[in-house]
Amino acid sequence: MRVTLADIARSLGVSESTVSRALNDNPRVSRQTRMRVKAAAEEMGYIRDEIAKCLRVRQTEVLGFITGGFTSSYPNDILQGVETTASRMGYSVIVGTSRADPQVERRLITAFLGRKVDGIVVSPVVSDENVDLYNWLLARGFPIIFVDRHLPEVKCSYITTDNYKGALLGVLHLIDQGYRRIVCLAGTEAHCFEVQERVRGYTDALDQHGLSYRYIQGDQSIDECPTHVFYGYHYTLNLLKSAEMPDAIFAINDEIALGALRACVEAGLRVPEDIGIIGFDNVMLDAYLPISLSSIHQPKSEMGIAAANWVISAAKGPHYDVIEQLLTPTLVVRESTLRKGLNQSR
Amino acid sequence: MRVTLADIARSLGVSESTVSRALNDNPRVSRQTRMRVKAAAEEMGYIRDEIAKCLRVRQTEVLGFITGGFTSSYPNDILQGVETTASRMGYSVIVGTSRADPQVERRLITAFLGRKVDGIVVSPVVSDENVDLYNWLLARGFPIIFVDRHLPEVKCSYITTDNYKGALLGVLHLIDQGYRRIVCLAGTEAHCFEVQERVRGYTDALDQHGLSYRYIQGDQSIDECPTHVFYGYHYTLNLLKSAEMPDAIFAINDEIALGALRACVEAGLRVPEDIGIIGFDNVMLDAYLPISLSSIHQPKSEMGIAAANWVISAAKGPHYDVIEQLLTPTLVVRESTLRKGLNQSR
DNA sequence: CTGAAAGCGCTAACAG
DNA sequence: CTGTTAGCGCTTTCAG
Repeated sequence: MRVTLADIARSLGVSESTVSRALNDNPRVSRQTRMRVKAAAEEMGYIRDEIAKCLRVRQTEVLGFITGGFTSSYPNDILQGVETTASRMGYSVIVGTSRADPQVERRLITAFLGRKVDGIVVSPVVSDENVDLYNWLLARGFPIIFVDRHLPEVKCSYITTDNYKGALLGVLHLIDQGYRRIVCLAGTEAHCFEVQERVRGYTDALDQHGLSYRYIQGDQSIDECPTHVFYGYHYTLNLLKSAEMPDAIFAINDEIALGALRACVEAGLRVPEDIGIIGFDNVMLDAYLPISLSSIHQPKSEMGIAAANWVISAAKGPHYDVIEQLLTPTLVVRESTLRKGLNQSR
Repeated sequence: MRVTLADIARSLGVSESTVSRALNDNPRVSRQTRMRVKAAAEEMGYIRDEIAKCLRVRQTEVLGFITGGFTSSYPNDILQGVETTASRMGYSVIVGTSRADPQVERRLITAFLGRKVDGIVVSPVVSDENVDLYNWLLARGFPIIFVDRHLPEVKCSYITTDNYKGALLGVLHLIDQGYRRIVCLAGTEAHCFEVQERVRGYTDALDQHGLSYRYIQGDQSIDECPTHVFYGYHYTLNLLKSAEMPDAIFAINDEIALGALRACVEAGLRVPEDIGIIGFDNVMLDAYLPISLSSIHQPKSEMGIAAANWVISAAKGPHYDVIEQLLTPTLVVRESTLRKGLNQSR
């Protein structure tokens, strides 16, 4: 907070540069003075001023992380991965929430640039409003990577799950369990590429089995739904009142699935006997719900870890490769879809 | 990324300081040149180098936030509050997870100091290992505040919930519902002051009604329990096998409560008829569980907001007041404890 | 192996 | 109202 290189130098009667070198383990300083300097630094409670260092070295060793918000478990799992690896590599991470607003996202990114972050990991807002900004960053070779979702209009590195495959897996499982009238709750961001992929998986699975019933609940009324859980709850209640009631629900994420589950229970339906429910993400709590929730597992923290690693090496290297990585999802079967008994389920 | 004050100055044929002043809305510059400068800056894509600025001004406008981890919903709600207010005040927040390890916590704090954060919001690890560090910071007048929990050995500002009152409320409610053999699942950090307060609320409630049955499950075996949910699940299964089976569970947080709920359901018990369960925190999902969970509401994001506000004003002001703030918890009754019907419940 | 000096980009005193 | 100058704390040539 107070003590600087100059202080140490003075107290030891050596020059500032020697102190700097010693502290950085520069071989051009004698072992003996290095020891002396380090001891003195330790003793005086010296903490290197990274700000000053950065001004010279042009590296802050800080990463930016931007996501929609920290209210649901999924982005936090990614953040946990990012933070852990960053920390292990001597980096810090500075966070921002875009609240799904492109303007806010833009502000955050420029704020981060002003703070001279070495790179950014972002789960982008689905909008074309910042495409120019992203392209500008890319053109300058700034290390940036999308996680969880990406913008097809931007040729930027990204790491997501193979959402198509995950959805296919999930819906095929429902069919395998004898469900026939399967509805898809696409959530409040149905226009997102990754969500579309899941919807595509849904329809393809139905097609493979020649099932004609299909119902995709999109995001017409985003305003009415403050949270995903409420979305699932609300629209499921509606669906259950409709003439052609579904016998299974494929929810685009676990929060929506939870809301749907709640609605079914309230309506007096038995899960999985009367209606099956499967989610997406496989968040930790799924396994502990009173009716445990089947889901498609996404490697969330792995996503964060991989993203952090990529950004850090991109920041270090003189140049970087653009990667487009799809992690493999897996089907996790639990009570909410298992009506045939485990032995028959696959 | 590239363009500096000097560039703008050169292109406009004015001095660097004029540009700086204009950009900072210093009244000592003519309206006209201010406009010209701002236009040029905008045009050239200037982004102020906060690093360089900080080196002069000694203010980064960055806050540090440290918590155990981002895996459970509770700390994330606090972070959301911190981030939102910070952002609104033009601050950024840099995060770190201590993973309940005092050493890591110490490293994070010094890293943050090196990065010259203006203040730190921390949910401290329960340990006396860093007491000296905290006292050292306090002695230097560094803005730091504890959230969610505090260390009684350190005279540092803190914001928590009135945990005693919350627990009292919850357990009295259980008694009111006719439960008599109430167990307390204290979790893996029973030695934490705030947890102790909840335990005190538990015992006092029992005392008030002359109930002799009490059982406090502490943290003997932290190693076996990777997560809180598992803790709740695991120990509840044990309890249900014991001779003097409880008829209600007071869990120290909602994750433990969820684990307990799951265990009860698996054991074939009806909730709330056979056994009542109440948690603590009132996380968003509680209301949507298939059996919705009663809980003690903690104002989580308010906690984050208040903490961020305090730190920011402490960082700005020449001096600050130490505050010890207890937010008021409220009882939220849901299905998991309501066996008498709503009308009789209070 | 060590020291002197320059400079990163910005702001703030001090002149004019 | 505007320009000149110095300096924040550090690293890094360049000399010795």
